[in-house]
Formats: sequence, structure tokens, C-alpha cells
Amino acid sequence: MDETARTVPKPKTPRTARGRKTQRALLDAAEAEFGEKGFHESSIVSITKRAGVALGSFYTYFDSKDALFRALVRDMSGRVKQAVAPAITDVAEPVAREGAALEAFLGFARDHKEIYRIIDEAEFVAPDTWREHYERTASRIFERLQAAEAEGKLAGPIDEVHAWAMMGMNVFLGLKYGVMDETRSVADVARIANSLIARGLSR
Amino acid sequence: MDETARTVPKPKTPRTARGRKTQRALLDAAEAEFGEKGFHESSIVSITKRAGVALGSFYTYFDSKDALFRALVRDMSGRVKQAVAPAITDVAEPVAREGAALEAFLGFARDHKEIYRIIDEAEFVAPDTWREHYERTASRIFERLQAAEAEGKLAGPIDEVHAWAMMGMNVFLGLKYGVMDETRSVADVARIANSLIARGLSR
DNA sequence: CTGAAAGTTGAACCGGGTTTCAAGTTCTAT
DNA sequence: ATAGAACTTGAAACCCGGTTCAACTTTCAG
Repeated sequence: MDETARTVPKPKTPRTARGRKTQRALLDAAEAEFGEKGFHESSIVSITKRAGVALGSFYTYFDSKDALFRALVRDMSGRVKQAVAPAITDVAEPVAREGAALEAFLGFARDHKEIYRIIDEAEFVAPDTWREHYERTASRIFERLQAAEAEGKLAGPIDEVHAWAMMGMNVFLGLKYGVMDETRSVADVARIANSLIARGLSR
Repeated sequence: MDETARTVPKPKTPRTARGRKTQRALLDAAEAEFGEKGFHESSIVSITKRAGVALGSFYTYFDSKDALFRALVRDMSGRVKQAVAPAITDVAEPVAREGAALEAFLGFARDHKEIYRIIDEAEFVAPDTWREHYERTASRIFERLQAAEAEGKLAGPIDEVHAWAMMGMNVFLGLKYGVMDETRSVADVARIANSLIARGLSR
């Protein structure tokens, strides 16, 4: 199979230790820059300066500003997942497990406001990567809920709608209580949201 | 009180019928343009062409591209509210009322995908207007829930967290089942989300 | 009717940022 | 040791779109 036939256009892999180091420096600088200024206010000149690298070197490792941004979104999408996964492995009860996931996510959002912001801006800068991230996240939630339902631990029938609803809840709570307003403890917020998911609001 | 002392810098109100017509044409053209291309891909040249107006006329009615965008977000924020309000006035039961709100919102999102998109992009283009929109929306939900709680119709205590959770849910369901995926009926989606809010997922 | 205010026009100004490139340097395999 | 690949460099080409402005036209109050 021809290498050039790949759908995802490859991030120009470095062949050398020096190269890897430079590419890493560019990614890190880009993360800081995009996190602070957003995509459009960020410039490649400024990113290469932060990275301590010449302007031209940028194009040795990325095809364009866009390509860099996409690479970053993928990178971060993975990191969010990595941050949440360990927090839920040892929680057996399915509703409590989703609560633990939310709490981990809120904590992550507080520690990485930039990362959070970059992924959301992807909705407008690189919609395909945005979709990929959120569709995968929804799938993971959906699968957890379905598994629990199969074991008779939840009031079914579980639907994809549940997964998107819970994800939206988590995202907005992350935005509000992770990024915009730090006066409330993440545990508190997670607890309240969790009771909503567990028993609802009806008397 | 001095007119120039206003905090919100005024949208250069037209003094003439002709002027109002031109400004309206610009707003409508901008709505279409921003909805299709997003803020940064849109250009004032293109907007004025759509509106059938000379480039220079734009600055008779708006101070900048940014100011236009802000005006638009405000306009649309109001329209969403107007679309949802009548759908819930005659629903007495509080949980069902939120379900009706969601259903109205989903329908609105399907009919006005552009509007939906513009408000969300404001998070990055005009964060203050974005905040204003979502804080007001959350407040309305919060107030409805609190009123219901006061009448003993809900399992309290109701918290601001509930409002943000439900709003996030609605936004993501609107994005998924209003804009991205039209295969499911809005009534169906609203019904499922509503059962989550009513009784939760626990057995 | 009439003159001042409101509105219109589009060429030109302007700044900024992405991308290219040809010349130079460093690394690595043989 | 040496050739060629990998990598670096930053000036300059290139492109684009927001904003200004001075001349002109239309509207409307008195």
C-alpha cells in the first residue's frame, strides 16, 4: 500500500534525535500559545520564538498552522482520556462511576484550562478533529452504560441520547466550575450532578 | 447622564428609514455569512456584497467586524429565548416543562443551524457576549427550578449546578440531534432526555 | 424650496501573518 | 574520512482583508 494514500496526511516524522526535540518544542510552544491567545490570534512567528527555533524550521515538521493545530487536538484528546481512565477503573457501581469520571474531568479542567479551550475551539478551526474527540468520548460513556445495563444495574433502556446528554453536562460543568468559577469544590459539583443522574428531580 | 458614558458602545442607530433598511440588510447578510463560513473566514467585503451595499457603508452602522458580530450574538440570543418561551408557558409540571423547553430548542436548532453556530463561536470571538448569553439562560432554568421547588414539586435542594448541567445537556443534544444528525425525531430525543432528568438512571 | 444632516461610494492605505526558498550547518551511515 | 541526508535559518515573496476618507447623493425639517 502506497504511503501517500493515507487519509490522515502524516505529521512529517523527524528522523533524528535533534529533530524530535525540535518538533516537541514546537508542540509545547503551540500548546501554550493557542491556550493563551486562541488559534487566530496565535502566530507561527510567535510560536517559533517561544520554541527557540527559526521560523522556517516550522515547515520542516508541520505542513501548516492548521496541521499543527490538528496534531495538538489529537494529542490533548488522548490526555483527557488518560486523566479520566484511572479514576474510574476501581468504581464498580455504574452511576458512581460516572460521578468519578466527572470529578476527574473537573479537576483536569482546572489544571489544564488551555487544553480544555483548545479542544473546544476545534469545533470551528478543525471540525473533523472536534467530532472525532466528542464522538469517541460519547462512545466510551455509552459503552459503560450499556455494559451496566446488561448486568441489570441500571434502569434501561440505555440510549445514545443518554451518553450525549451526560457528556454535554460534563462539558458545561467543566467550563463553568473548572474554568470560569473556582469557588466551589469539584467534589461538591460532582456530587450534585451525580444525584441528578442517579435519581432525577421528580419527587 | 451623558450618552457617551454608556458601557455598551451603541450600534450607531440609523436616523432614517433608508438607514434602518441598510442596517437590516447588513445584519441579515452577516447572519448568513457568519453562519456559513464562521467569523474568521467571513469578510466585510463579502458581507456588503451580499447586502448589496458599498463597502464603506458598513462603517456607517458598525464600528468594526467585531461590533457587528456582537450585535448579531445579542440578536440571536434573544431569538432563541423567544422561540422557547411560548412552548413552555402552558406546561405546569416542572420536569415536563424542561422537556418542552428542550424539544422547542431542538426544533429551533434544526431550523436555524447558523444561529446556533454563531452563538457558540462567540466563546472565542466575543467571550463576554457568550457569557452573557449562557449565564442568562442558566439563570432562567435555575429560576424555574427554584420556583417549582418552593411549591414542593421537585426533589430539592435545587442548586445552580443543576441549571448548568441541564443547559449543557440541552446544548450538546442540540448540536448532536439538531445540527449533526437529523435521523431521530426531536420528540424522541426530548422524551429520553426527560426521563433522565425525571427519574435518573438508578434502579 | 432649501440647506444641513444622513447616508453612500469604492479606491487606496495599511498592517499583519503564512509560506517559500536558497544557502548554510550538523548528523550519521559507510 | 566523507558524502549525502536531515535539519536550520531568516529574509522576502505573497496574500489578504480591515479600516479610512473625501467626494458625492439623498432625505427631510422648517
